[in-house]
Amino acid sequence: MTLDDRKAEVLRAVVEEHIETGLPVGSRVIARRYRLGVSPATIRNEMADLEEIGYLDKTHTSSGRIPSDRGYRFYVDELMPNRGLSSDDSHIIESLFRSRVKDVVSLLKETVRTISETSRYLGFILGPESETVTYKSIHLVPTSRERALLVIVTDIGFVESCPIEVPPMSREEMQHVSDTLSRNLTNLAVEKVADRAYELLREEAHRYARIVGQVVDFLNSLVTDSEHERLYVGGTVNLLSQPEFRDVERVKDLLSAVESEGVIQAVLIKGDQDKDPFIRIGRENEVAAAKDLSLVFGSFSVGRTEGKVGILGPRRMDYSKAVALVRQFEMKLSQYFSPDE
Amino acid sequence: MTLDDRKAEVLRAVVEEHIETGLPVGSRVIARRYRLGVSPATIRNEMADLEEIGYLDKTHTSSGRIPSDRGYRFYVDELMPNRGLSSDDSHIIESLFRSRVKDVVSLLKETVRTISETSRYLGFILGPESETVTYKSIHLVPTSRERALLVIVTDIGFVESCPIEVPPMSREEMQHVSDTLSRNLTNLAVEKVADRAYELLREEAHRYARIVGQVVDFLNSLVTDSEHERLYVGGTVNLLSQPEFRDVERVKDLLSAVESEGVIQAVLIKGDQDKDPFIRIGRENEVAAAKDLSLVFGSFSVGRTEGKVGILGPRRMDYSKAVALVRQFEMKLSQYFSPDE
DNA sequence: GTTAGCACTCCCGCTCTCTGAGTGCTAAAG
DNA sequence: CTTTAGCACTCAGAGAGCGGGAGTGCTAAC
Repeated sequence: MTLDDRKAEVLRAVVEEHIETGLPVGSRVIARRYRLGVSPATIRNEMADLEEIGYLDKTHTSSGRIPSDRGYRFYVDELMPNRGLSSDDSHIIESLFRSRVKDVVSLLKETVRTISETSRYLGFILGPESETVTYKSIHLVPTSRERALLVIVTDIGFVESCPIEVPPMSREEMQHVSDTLSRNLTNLAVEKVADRAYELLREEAHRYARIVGQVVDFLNSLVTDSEHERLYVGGTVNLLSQPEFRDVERVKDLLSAVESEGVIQAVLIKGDQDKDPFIRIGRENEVAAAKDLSLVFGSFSVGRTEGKVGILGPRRMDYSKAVALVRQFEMKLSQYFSPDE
Repeated sequence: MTLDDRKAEVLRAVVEEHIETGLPVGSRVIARRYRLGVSPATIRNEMADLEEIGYLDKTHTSSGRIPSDRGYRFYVDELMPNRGLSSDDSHIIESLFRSRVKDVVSLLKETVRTISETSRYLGFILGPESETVTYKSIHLVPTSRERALLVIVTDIGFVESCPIEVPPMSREEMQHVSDTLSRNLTNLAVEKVADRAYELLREEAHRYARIVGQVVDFLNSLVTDSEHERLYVGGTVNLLSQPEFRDVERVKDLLSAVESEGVIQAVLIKGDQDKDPFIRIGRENEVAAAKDLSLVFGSFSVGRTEGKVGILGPRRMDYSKAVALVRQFEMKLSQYFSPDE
């Protein structure tokens, strides 16, 4: 579906005006504020046409128009300007990524907070799928007589840990076990770890069966619990300044959806992912809870695999800015995770 | 200040009724619902007295009374029943602490969520002060040619990490450095670490100066940034069901206070900490942002030091239940952190 | 095709009123 | 002297009613 120039201009004007004010927009405002060189009456006619083909909606019989999902879609596909970042924003982002002395988890947390701060919507990051990681180091730290902490570092710098039970043993023996595990299980693809571990079981004394078992269980749980701490979301406070969330019920719905239901994951998976950044508007998200929400997101590379980073906000989102922000964060995160190779 | 029996009963009735309904409570309701054996008129007189001595307030000249801060204070000190936990709640808590295969950070996160779920207010945990921790293990994991991940395990099971720059070196050499650091810097009180590290500097080749420097910096930063990830807060969604947070502005104020200002820390430090659990009601918190909030919190022991766990909610809080919950969480967390000694 | 003019619609904010829950006071009863 | 019934009074909150204003669609003229 294509539109003649003037219709396109009217649609653009309605969308941008609505994004800015949040109110239904009428023909007068457009005639006055956007210099299209025609009278309100003409614009009214165009708007009636745009409504007929499904790009605009009315809230009631006689008030201004608001864009429909399809209207927004046409806008983002065809009309949206390619704005850069404001210098304030790029400054904020630069300083976030400047200090490299930061562990992965803190970085991701601070990143979602920064996404939210610059966009005024909700920021989120979905870490890379755990199936694709390998382990760089496996380490056993004694904590008490019969317990030790299993510490694992993945190739992308995540540190996972888990307390396990160990038979009483000397410091040296523990060190030996730790080294053996580390030597034999690191830098393996995950699916091979279990096999290799069972070889160890045969080689080493039966004494260590218990430990190896727990290690394998833990490694498996990292892969299986695919939700294992992969999703970072932040910026509720900023979202509350948006007029669409003046009503607490809305906020509650949104938060419970995000927190528990894995709505974000569902949305990210669905649909053919055309071009980066991806944009999902309102009901395009096939998840009922997200019918009034939009997402703008893209992926960043982490070694051979990738994660997702994006913005979740009301349908009336500043898509142009959101796209610019997501692009920037994709780039920065890719850099962070693939520094010098 | 002490109260004759009937006044105390009236105060208790007002407080409990108000906690339950959230509305100003009138003399009729009390006469009908709480069997005090006197007429509304008598209760009106008692209420007038209670207002005069500052235990009750009115929202406007002619509607029921609500408890003042001092009224709540008298209630929690003298009148509050010592309720146990509902079997539902203790069941939820039990199952949280049953599975021991969980790292510290996940446990703390899930705990604040559970506190919120059972109390319907905000749950928080403030980890032990970092000055008192010692390090159990220091470990260097190579991540690329010139970078490595420094992984540190503290005596209470926290795992901290930080990427550092290293000169190119062989696997064996890295292992050697890692072992040397670990051997020399672990199980020391933090303040001694720097001294010890500088001894190392002299002993080992100048080559490692850079690494040792970064390790010391990081260890120091863990202590100095006293806010370093010590505070866990959770349960915004649950808070939104409370009628006092029907207004988004309130929620916004609260969240920004909690997120950025360190209001909780400020409150926890202030004031003589009489008996455990501590209760701070409304303006008793000398922090302006918390003038309509109450906190119920206590401490749990972590080895030789301690952390704090508590509930943050509106002044109209179910104190009795909050106290029971905090007690339970104190106990469970103490057990978790001091398992078998 | 465009635009001015006009009748019509309907949301929104305003005031006004009414109701009901609650109070304080007074005077009678216990 | 304490308790209670009765009563006048207060005030928040819910509705009803009433413009005003922003907007529309339609028609007729340019």
